[in-house]
Amino acid sequence: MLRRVGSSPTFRTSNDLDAGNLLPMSTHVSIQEVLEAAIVRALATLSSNGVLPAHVELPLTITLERPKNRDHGDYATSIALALAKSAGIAPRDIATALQAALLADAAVSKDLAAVDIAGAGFLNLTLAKASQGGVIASILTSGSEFGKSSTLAGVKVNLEFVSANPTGPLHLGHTRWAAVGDALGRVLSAAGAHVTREFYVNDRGVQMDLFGESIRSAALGIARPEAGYHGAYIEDIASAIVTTNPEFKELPEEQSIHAFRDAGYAIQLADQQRVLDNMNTHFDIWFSEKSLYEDNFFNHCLETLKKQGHVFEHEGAIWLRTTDFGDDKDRVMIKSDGSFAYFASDSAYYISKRERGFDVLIYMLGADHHGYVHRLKALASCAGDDPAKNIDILIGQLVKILENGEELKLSKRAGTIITLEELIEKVGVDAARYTLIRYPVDTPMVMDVDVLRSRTNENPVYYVQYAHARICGVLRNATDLGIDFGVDHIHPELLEHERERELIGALGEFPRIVASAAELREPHRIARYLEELAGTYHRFYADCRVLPLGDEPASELHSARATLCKSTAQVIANSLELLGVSAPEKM
RNA sequence: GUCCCAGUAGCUCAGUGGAUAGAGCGACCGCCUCCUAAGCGGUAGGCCACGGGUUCAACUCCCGUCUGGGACACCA
Repeated sequence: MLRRVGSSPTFRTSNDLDAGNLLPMSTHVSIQEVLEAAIVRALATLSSNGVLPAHVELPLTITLERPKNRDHGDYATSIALALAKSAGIAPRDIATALQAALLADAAVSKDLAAVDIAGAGFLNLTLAKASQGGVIASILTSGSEFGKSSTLAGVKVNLEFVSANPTGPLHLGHTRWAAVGDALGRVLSAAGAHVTREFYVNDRGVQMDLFGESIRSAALGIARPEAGYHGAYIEDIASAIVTTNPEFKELPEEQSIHAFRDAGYAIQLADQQRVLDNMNTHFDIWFSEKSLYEDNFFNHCLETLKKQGHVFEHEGAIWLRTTDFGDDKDRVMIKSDGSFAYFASDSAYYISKRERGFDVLIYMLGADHHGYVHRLKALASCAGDDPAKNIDILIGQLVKILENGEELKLSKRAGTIITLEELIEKVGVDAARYTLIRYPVDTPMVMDVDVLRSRTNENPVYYVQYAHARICGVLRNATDLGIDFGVDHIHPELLEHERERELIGALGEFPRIVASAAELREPHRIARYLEELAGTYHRFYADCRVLPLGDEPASELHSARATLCKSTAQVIANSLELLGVSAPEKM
């Protein structure tokens, strides 16, 4: 993969000047980065000594790949293939020259056991054994910081997710974002971004009034409004309110509805907060829609938008001309009767986020809201922003839940689809979170309750947690046996078994996985990596005895392997932390 | 009608333009007198929906077709 000279990373902003303060963590330069720099130097050498014609544009950075096939070394690059055409030279000839330049580079030649040319012109690098230990040292010294990066340093991100109406319990439609959104927040933070997690509360409008009316009807024992809320939870809320405020029943109808509405809202919101908290999902800001209309804030937003020239009046209503930016129709903000359309809130909320200093606004929406994508991007344009840079909309497909082979649809309590809380009661927080996170959000998914309760390979969360618990067990035994392990016992030259090489290689990939998960907004990559890493560990464990057998005396190899185990446990724990899933020491 | 998403092993799904396309399940065959068998190994199973194009190189990018799912409001 080439990165062009002038192309600035998408998410950098002018705030970068402060970035230095945010990055005290890992200053360790990995062997991979050292080699990548060496290849760039080698290319420059080839250019200056005439092997490559002067007109060939050289990449300023390159990214080494990790070959799937171990016969292809520890790292590989196809740079010779990529440059062959513009250079007018056979790729294998470029590769040969590159090979010579690398081996002549004193800065890296000692790290390389072999530089091979393969296939059409791939350059395969095999590390010297002693040079593989760097990543282990780095993991052990960085600890829980290992994997963090500065790829998004200085970027202020507003991450909005869940944003359920406070008129009922959180249900299956919210669970995916509750897990994925929280994980994405963790991943973005690990990449150095300054993340604010926000829950938008729709606390005004017709739905709220219907909610109040429904509760009051339940309290009075009269029929609920047709379009109102019919779940059994309404009864619970009503009786809770009547217990503390019996007088609400006696108020005139409108006041009574409002009283029940406001009290019910407080109860329901608190309930949502409790459930999310139990799910290990946390928010920094609970943003009230109502507040957008307080203190003249909405008018201020309208003025701001007017200055950009896309606001107009038509048939007594105030519109935003979103069709200027690709929306399929213009959007009403203030209806002809003077009331606010929903888009008024969307607009003001957008302005609010930007004025609070966020560079990137991430919206996580359900598939049923995908029609919002165009209008939100157009809104960003209408506000004078660059939608490609300032706004990022993720659409999550639906989740189905299966039990005993049948789809669960109804929740007894909510009278709607199954609630988030019921899901957690069934499978537990770890299994629920992990499963929801491990799939890309743009594909529909099915959660099978029976699988999530099973303790086998088909339940990835246990597979991964088991690897961690297994290592912890080994390390406990190592300690009991008086085996030393840690930074002073890495002994990379002793770790020459194929399984050991694989494991070390997998550990070294972690920082790059985190960075790409952050840039692509795809936390599922962490889970997939984790499964890969756990599998690699289990295979290592099966083939490489860590602790002495019977009366066998302890050797440096035992220490080295225990140290490798310790660093693996650290990376597994760091990965699980990014997903908000626990890393048990015993299972 | 317009727009969005998907189509990869029998099933559920990974796969950020690279070499021989992967995992789990299901099927079949194996591995615990010793560190957690919630584990490991092996066999079988593929026209990466179809047709063009771009590229040294396409499951991956572009265009089109087919099939499946979803969305369209002066509702919230």
